[in-house]
Formats: sequence, C-alpha cells, structure tokens
Amino acid sequence: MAKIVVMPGTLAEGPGPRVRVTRQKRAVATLLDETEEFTSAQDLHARLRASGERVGLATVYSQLRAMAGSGEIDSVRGDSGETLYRRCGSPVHHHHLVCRRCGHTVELDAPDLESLARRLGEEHGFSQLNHVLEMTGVCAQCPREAD
Amino acid sequence: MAKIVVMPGTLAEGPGPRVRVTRQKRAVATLLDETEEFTSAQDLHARLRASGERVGLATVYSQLRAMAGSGEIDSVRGDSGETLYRRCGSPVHHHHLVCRRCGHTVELDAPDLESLARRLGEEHGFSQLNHVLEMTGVCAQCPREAD
DNA sequence: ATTCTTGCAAACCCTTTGCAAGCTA
DNA sequence: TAGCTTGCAAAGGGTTTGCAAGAAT
Repeated sequence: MAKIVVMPGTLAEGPGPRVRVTRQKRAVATLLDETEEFTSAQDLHARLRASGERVGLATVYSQLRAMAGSGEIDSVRGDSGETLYRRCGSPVHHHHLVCRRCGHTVELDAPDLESLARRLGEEHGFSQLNHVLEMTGVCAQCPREAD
Repeated sequence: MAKIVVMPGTLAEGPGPRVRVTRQKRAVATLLDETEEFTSAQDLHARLRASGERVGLATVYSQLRAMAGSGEIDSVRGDSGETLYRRCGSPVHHHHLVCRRCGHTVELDAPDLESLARRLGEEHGFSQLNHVLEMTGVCAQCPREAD
C-alpha cells in the first residue's frame, strides 16, 4: 500500500501543520550530515548525548521516521532487527548495497538493472513502472561467521 | 557468538548433540514444504494450531532459527521487522510485480536479475548476499490516466 | 536411563505512543 | 498566545531465554 507523502513546496499543502525548527531537529540533521554510514536511531541518540546535546530517544526516533517518510533520508533494516538511516547522497535514482554487520554502504550505479527492470515490467504490460532494490550482505572487512 | 552447525553427514561430527526427530519438527518442516511464499514464525504457528497441531510458539521460533542457521531454509526480514522464512531450493527465488491500481500481482522469474545482483555484490567484496526487489506499476487492465 | 526437546511465562530489544510541559512562530 | 514538539515512562510487537516437564533413543 502506498503512502502519500507531500513534500514542502511540492503540491498544494492547504492548511496543514507547519513544521517548526527546533534545536533537536538541527542536532539530528547535523549529525546525520556528518555521518557517512548507515546508523541506528539508538546510535545517533547515544552520540548526541555523548556530545552534550540534550535530546530524547523518542524524539530521535520520531524525527528519523519523519525524515525517512518524506524521502529526506534512506532507511534499511539491519541484521539485529533495527532500522538504519543515512542521509541520501545523490538525488538521482540509485540503489544501495549495505553490510548487515557494520552498516558500510556502497551506492550502486547499475544501468543493467534499470533496463532489466523496465523490460520485465513491459513484458507484462505494465506501465508507470517503479522499483526499489535493497541489497544486503556482509562486507569484506567483517567476520563472515554465521550466527 | 558463532554457532557451529554440523549437518548430518557433512563434517566430522564428533561427540556432539544428536538431533532427535520430534512430532513438532516434522509438523513445521511439512508445513514449510507446502508453503510457497515467505512466511513468519507466528504465521506458521497460527496455521499449525489451526490445523490441530499442538506446537508451542517458542518451539517454532527455535526450529526456524536452527533450520536457517544450517542453511536448510532461507530467511529475510519483512517490513514490519519480523523474520520471514521459506524453504529454499525448490520454489525458486523470485520477485513480484504489483499493480498499484488493482493489486494484481505477477511472479517474476528473472535469472538475469539474480546473476546481476550476485555480480554487483561480489564486485564489492560482499558475501552472504541477499536482495529484495519490489516492482510496482500499472497493469494493462487498469486505466493509466491520473495518478 | 539419558539427554535432547518442548513450551509456558518472563525477559529482551527496538520502536511507538500517551500526554503534560516546553518552545517556536 | 496557539499548537507543534519534546521526552519520560509505559505500552507494543517480535524474538529469545529460563527451566521444569515430556519425549526420543
């Protein structure tokens, strides 16, 4: 089921709730900017606390959820069941290959995949195609033991 | 903590724990055989109960974990955070192409995609690869105007 | 008889929610 | 001031664990 998300300045917003800029939001956004790899809400929260920021865990969760919902950041699921977030680098369509152990991420540019997806859809008479590929694995730097 | 799993007749087993065949194990294995799609532990448990089998939820979990650990079944993480299992091998790995308008679904068999995904992962030194492709579009039977 | 397996209930972990106090616009 | 936002604590949902009773060998 599709979730309709209206991004600021995209469609007629009507008399909806106005977003407010808070110290907490800036702190999370900033830390996210400085972080390359996918990280969890708990990790972000711990780092914010460690650096002296006064931010609640629930707030971090709420914010990440909002940002992910509006497409501002990407999210994937880690091995231990938690959700990992990261500021999405390139605005163009691409996919991620994420290490389930350490969160190390590689941005994939796979033209073959794009054409393949298009072909598959057209073969079945579908139009207005869209696709999301989420790849995960264990990177070369991580122990490959199974558990 | 790595768990060493020795499959029957694979390596020297030594004086390890002997696996016992129980009614519960057979029930879960059988139901898994009859199920094409990825299913959750809870779903399997509910279906077992519904069919009159007396099996505990903890047992189902424990068993799926063991089977997945030994590679007997595949596991992926669903959107809601639960782990989904499926007997691997026979019912080949495949993806779905879903119509956003009517929900009509086509099961895709795309060997090209599988090899492409494997290649992409290996090129970046990843192992234990896993991928989920979600394709959506508008099928031939549906009006394709307004979106 | 031995020891692996079961399964209830409680524990865990991550995430969301209830809601009063705090803060932005 | 008005009403989003915050954040503590509690609730939720999925999965694991403790351990005594039960079953396979």
